[in-house]
Amino acid sequence: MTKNFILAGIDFHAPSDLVARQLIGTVLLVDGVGGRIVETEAYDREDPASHAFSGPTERNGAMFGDPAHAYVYRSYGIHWCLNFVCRESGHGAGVLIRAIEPLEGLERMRERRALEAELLLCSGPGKLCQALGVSRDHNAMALALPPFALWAAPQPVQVVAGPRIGISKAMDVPWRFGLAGSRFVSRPF
DNA sequence: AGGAAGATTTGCT
DNA sequence: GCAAATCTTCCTA
Repeated sequence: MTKNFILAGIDFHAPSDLVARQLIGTVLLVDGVGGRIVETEAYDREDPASHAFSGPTERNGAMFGDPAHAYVYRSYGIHWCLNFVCRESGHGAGVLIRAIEPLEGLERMRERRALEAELLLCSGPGKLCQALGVSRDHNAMALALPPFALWAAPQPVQVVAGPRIGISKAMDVPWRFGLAGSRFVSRPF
């Protein structure tokens, strides 16, 4: 029996920009804490802005592993950032989870985020990792297994796209996706 | 061995 | 709007 990389109705073998777009509206929980994904960014192997661009290293190894697994890396020595691995095993592609609309475990999020206002609990890749308790321990873990849970979008959503944030290369590629009209994104589209 | 850069966040001017 | 905080990874010598 072959491994199944379809999760929440999304085929993680697909190119990262497709997966990033389809992830908008899905519900992500980590140990019961999480909410609706409202902002993502796609990164791919042939993408100068991607960690995978220069090939596998110790840091990005998970990106070259199986799809539908997590890739967690340290950002600016301070924050953790969570990605979902895409494409076939060994390709080196992923989707950065940039913002979540908090739905479950608000109390634990507030504890971890120092009682931050609800709108700001998960409005950024580093913030949502802090709120959901994601760290190095989650790197390379399967998204289909606990503590992760990913549910299909409860209802159809309208997705908007734009250039990615915080990068210095390929700044014209519109691989940032968001839930139209959401106030929980890290920055307006 | 050393240094520069980094898919960020926060607070202050 | 700008710069600091903070540290790991990766590249160069």
